[in-house]
Parts: sequence; C-alpha cells; structure tokens
Amino acid sequence: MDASLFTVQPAGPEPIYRQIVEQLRRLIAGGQLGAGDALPSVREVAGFHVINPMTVSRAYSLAEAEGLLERLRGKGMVVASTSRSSQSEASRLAMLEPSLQALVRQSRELELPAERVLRRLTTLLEDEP
Amino acid sequence: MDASLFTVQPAGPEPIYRQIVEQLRRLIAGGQLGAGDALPSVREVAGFHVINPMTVSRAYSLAEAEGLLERLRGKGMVVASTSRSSQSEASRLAMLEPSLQALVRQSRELELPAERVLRRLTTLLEDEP
Amino acid sequence: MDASLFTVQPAGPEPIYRQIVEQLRRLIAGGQLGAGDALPSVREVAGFHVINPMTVSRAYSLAEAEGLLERLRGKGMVVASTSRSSQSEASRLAMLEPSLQALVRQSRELELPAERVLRRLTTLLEDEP
Amino acid sequence: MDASLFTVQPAGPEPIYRQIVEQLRRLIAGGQLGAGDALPSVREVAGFHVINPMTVSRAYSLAEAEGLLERLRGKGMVVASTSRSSQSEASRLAMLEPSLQALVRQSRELELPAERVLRRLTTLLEDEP
DNA sequence: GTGGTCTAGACCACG
DNA sequence: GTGGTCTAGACCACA
Repeated sequence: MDASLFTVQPAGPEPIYRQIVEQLRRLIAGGQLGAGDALPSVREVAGFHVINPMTVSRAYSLAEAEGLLERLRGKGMVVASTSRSSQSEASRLAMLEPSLQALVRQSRELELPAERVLRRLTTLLEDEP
Repeated sequence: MDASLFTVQPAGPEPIYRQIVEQLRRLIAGGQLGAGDALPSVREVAGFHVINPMTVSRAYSLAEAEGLLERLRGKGMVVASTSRSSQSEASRLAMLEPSLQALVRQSRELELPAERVLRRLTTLLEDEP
Repeated sequence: MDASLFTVQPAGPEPIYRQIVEQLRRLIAGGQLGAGDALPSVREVAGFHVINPMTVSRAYSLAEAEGLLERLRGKGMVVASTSRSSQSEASRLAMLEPSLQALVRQSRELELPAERVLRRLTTLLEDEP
Repeated sequence: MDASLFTVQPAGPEPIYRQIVEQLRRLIAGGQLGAGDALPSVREVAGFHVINPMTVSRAYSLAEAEGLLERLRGKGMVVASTSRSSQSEASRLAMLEPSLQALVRQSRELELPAERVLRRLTTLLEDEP
C-alpha cells in the first residue's frame, strides 16, 4: 500500500482529515482509485505523514459514511463498489468549479489581466506532468 | 460607503473574518482601494451581509494590525497611508500562487487534461468582466 | 437546553455516538425536534451523561454531515431547516422495521408464540405512556 | 449437518461471532437444539455463509465457555448435556425483554402510536410462520 | 459562551 | 495484522 497516496499539509487552514477526504473524492472520481482498490492502512498513513492515527481514521470513517469507501472487517478499507469511479470529464470539471470561481474572484480583486493568469496556470499545469 | 465592497459566504468552511481580510489585501494590492480611502463602517457591512458586527470588527482589527488599515478617530477605518497599494503585476500574481497551485493539484487528482481546465477558466475570466 | 434529551447507555455494544445519532434521527422524524430547534451544547450533554465531550461532538458532526443538524457558528447546533421533520406515520414505521424484524426472528428462535410476545409488548407500550 | 441453521448478516453493525452465539442461546432455550445435538462444522458454516472460519470457531468457543456447547473429541461440537434446553416460556420471554424495551423506546422517539406498532408486528409474526 | 481539531494513549473488536 | 471507541487534555476559531 502506498502511504504517499495522499498529500497532507499539517499547517494550513484546512483540517487534515478533510484534506484526505477531498483527495479521496477526486482520486476516485478521476479513476486513479477504482472500486475494490485497497487503501493504505490507517497506521501506514499516520506513520508516513507523522500525524495521529485517529486523524486518518476520522477521514476514512467520513469517507465511508459518504459511500466512498467500504470497510472489510479485519482487512482494511477499500474503494466502495458503489462509488462512482472514472466519472465523465464534465462531472469532474464540475468538481473543480468552486476552486475555479474562487480563482476568478481573486484575480479580479487583484486586477490581474486574464491573460497573465492563464499564462501562469499553463506553465504550472505543464510542469512535470 | 459601499457595504457591497466585500463578497461574503457565511456558509462555507472559510471563516468570515478571514474572507474579509484577504479581500482587503487583494483590493489594496490591486489598487481598487488606495491609501486614505474610507471603508464602510462595521455596522454597514454587518447589516448588509447579515453577519455579526463583531466578525467585521475583528476583520478590521486584524487588517489594522497587519498595516493595511488605519483607524481615524471619529471617522472610522481608512486604507493606511503605509499600505502598499497598486503593487506590480508580478507581486500580485505571487499572491495568487497558492490558489493556482491548489488548482493544479486538484486538476491532477481529477485527471483532467490541462486544456480542459484552461478552457473553462478562460470562459469564466471573460464572463461579464 | 435539556441535556436529558438523549438516553445514553455507556455499557452496551452500540457506540455512544451512534446511539445519539440514531436518537436524533428518530426524534426529528417524529417531530419532537423541529427545524430550528436548538440542541443542548456538547458540554452540557457530556457533563450530564458523564462522557467525553468529543464523543458528543462526534455524534453532532455526523448528524450534521447527514443533513440532520446545522451549525450556527458560535451559537451551537440546531435542527437543520432541510431536515424532514414530522414525517408520515408510514415512513416512521419504516424506520422501525429493522428492529421489528429482528424481534420476529428472535421470537421464532425462542419458539415463543406470537400472542405471548404481542401481549408483553402491549403492556410495555402502555406503561407510563 | 445443516449449515443454514444460522442466519448471518456479514454487513450490519453486530459482529458475526456474536450473532451466532446469541442465536445458539435462543435456539437452545427454545428447544430447537437439544442436549447432544450435533452442530454443523466450522468449515460448513464458514463455507455456507462465506465468512472466515476463525469467526465461526470463535463463536463456538465462546458458546463452549458459556456452557452451551461441548467439544466431543473427533466428533465436533454438540449441544452440552448441561445446557438448559426447552426453558419455560417465562424465561424465554425474559430473553426477549431487551429487544422489546429497545423497540418501545424507539417507537416513542418516533411518536408512533402503540396500535400502529402492534398491528405491524402482528402481521410480521403471522407471516409464513 | 459555542464547536473544531489534534494528540497521546489505552483498550476493544475482528479476522 | 486491521479499524473502532473512548478518554483526557491542549489549543484554536468563532460570535
């Protein structure tokens, strides 16, 4: 199991457990995690990122309540068979919409020309793809 | 004073006071608010957005502590004369960097092609500019 | 706020936080808690039942994720305006179905005549109604 | 040996091994299993219900520790000669009491009239008896 | 005052 | 080995 599956920023305003849940949503929607795939164990993730196991457990539990994950008793968590993996590009783009709109609002507050923002984003997106 | 200066989402995970402070930072950096400009009163903002006056007051106080605003006795808050208004495009773009990088990470988790993301962002940026 | 709103059995196999969530579901469905009603604070409930505040908090958070409760920042939890209070008798009866079926199965395993079980249940239901 | 003796719900919050032990208690109390009766082997039960043999084994061991079952060398488990089979209706009804009381509490939380609950239970009890 | 987050650690349940 | 539950306590965010 790859405990480096998640990116965690212990600093930053967003709570760790929610960072994990949201990454799970996207990784599943994007198809990088498919139904039945096993997840790294709570202890692995906690050890790797040096965070408390309960924090990881909380993320997994919420994801389970949301129908993203399933618990195989004694074996660990897997991506739920009912989770909608590999969704259409349109619906994945919809999941990005809030971030896109926030970016637009911020760009306008900063009076940044669209062209400048798009150019920078292009660079970042092409960086080590 | 225009109480609609700020956009506030009382729901949403980001605390209201921080939404206000960050908007202030960007509006000043972008030059939409210049040194000496008066801000809408705590009361006006709170009434307009139906939020607690204490929340607005807190945002203003933090912005003051940060050197963005100044308290003029009897006249309310104004943009500080020491605030760095109308910064260079480069430094404003730097303020957008965290949001850009988050967007890139999310796009990759969603396995969205760069072209798709850029196209959508272009549309949003050109929308009612 | 009435901290005695909930019945909690710290012993017993069912985790405390789930006991609370399930009672919330039923109290809301039954109309004893209506949209907008305030809930006892985490600390009150924890103090009253002598359990850890985090256990109560966990229950409230799950209920919020489920759409049963809403968080009024700084003020506490209230029954969500979107929660379906005072549901029809039919749908409330449906919520009881799993317990009813378990009871039937157990009665049969115990070879208890239906009449005996019904008589006992009648007594209990009429007891201090 | 009839591996379908037990009803097992691998999903559901109640641990499988406890489901089995409790069914054993009731089947013995109700007289459907009498002293000396042989039980299906661990293998049979595990295979039939597609659960881990260790889980069945654990249930049998607990039932043995409780005096419900006896291990006959080379022959498997049988109902213990010391087990109190075919208990009185009163004592069997007592074993149902916790479920009855839980049902009553839930009915009240749901504000369901006694008559409605009793009617539904009657139907279920008479169904394919 | 409210709830939220995280930690450290104990102990349990399950396979 | 897996995850779950609970505790005690610290500290933060918000109104």
